Amino acid sequence: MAYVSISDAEWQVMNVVWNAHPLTAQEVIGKLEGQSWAPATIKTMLHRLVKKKALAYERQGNRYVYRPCVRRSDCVKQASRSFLERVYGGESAPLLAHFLRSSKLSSDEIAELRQILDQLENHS
Amino acid sequence: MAYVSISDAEWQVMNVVWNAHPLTAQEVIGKLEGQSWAPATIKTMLHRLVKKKALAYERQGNRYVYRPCVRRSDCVKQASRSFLERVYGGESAPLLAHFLRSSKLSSDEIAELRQILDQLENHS
DNA sequence: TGTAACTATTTACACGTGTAATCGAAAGCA
DNA sequence: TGCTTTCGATTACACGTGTAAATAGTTACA
Repeated sequence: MAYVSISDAEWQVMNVVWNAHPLTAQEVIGKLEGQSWAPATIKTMLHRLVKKKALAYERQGNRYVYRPCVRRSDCVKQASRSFLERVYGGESAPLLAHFLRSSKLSSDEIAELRQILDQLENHS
Repeated sequence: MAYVSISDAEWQVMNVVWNAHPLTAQEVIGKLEGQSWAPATIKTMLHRLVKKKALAYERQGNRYVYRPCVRRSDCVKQASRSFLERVYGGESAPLLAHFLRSSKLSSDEIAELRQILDQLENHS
């Protein structure tokens, strides 16, 4: 419901926060080693995400701890829908075919997907 | 190979051109009725796409006819990869599960997807 | 209590994007 | 040949984004 539009780089930050919250700016910066971002850059993104109401913070001593304020699943859902629309013209079958073919799936994963297909068929 | 980064709105235009080329600006504008874009807006996007080398044009009398200059499949592949990375952290199985569950697929489509799974398992 | 250290807030800036209007040139009609 | 219509080209402009430095505020140590 409460959807906010998250930019490319902001997803990186959100993913970190979703994975383990609450955490401080320092911790976020720590987990994003390797992204070659200046710490200031990450702070900026935290701020913007707060302004967008994607994150909330709480004072803890002299620092803030951040926690997500929108559910990952909602953002994923929204992003997926708009991606499907934009790139595949809303047709999910080709999208699925593409990702099935282009991913190397373990046989466990394949089994699981097949199960989902079974459910879909039986259900409707 | 030759990848160009195509923006959200530009995808709309590219989709039209990929679907039926070559065509003139007027024709593109015609096919994009309903998007509530001013014709000037569409012209702008055609221009930018030419500058990006996503489209090429050719004079034909006093007007241009446009044609794609990058393959749709390449752009789809690239966009899909980066979406997978950004939103699903590179994990295709959850992505597939999501789209399977959230799409209403016909039983034909389901059958087809199951076939793809079979092929994958019989492992090439 | 003054100062160092660290954190958050403010400011910066160029580029892409969505969204067009306007200008200039060419072509067709009168 | 001059006027109108129709294109393409140029220009506009605000907002988001990637990328970060500078500044201000607060805690902790000496």
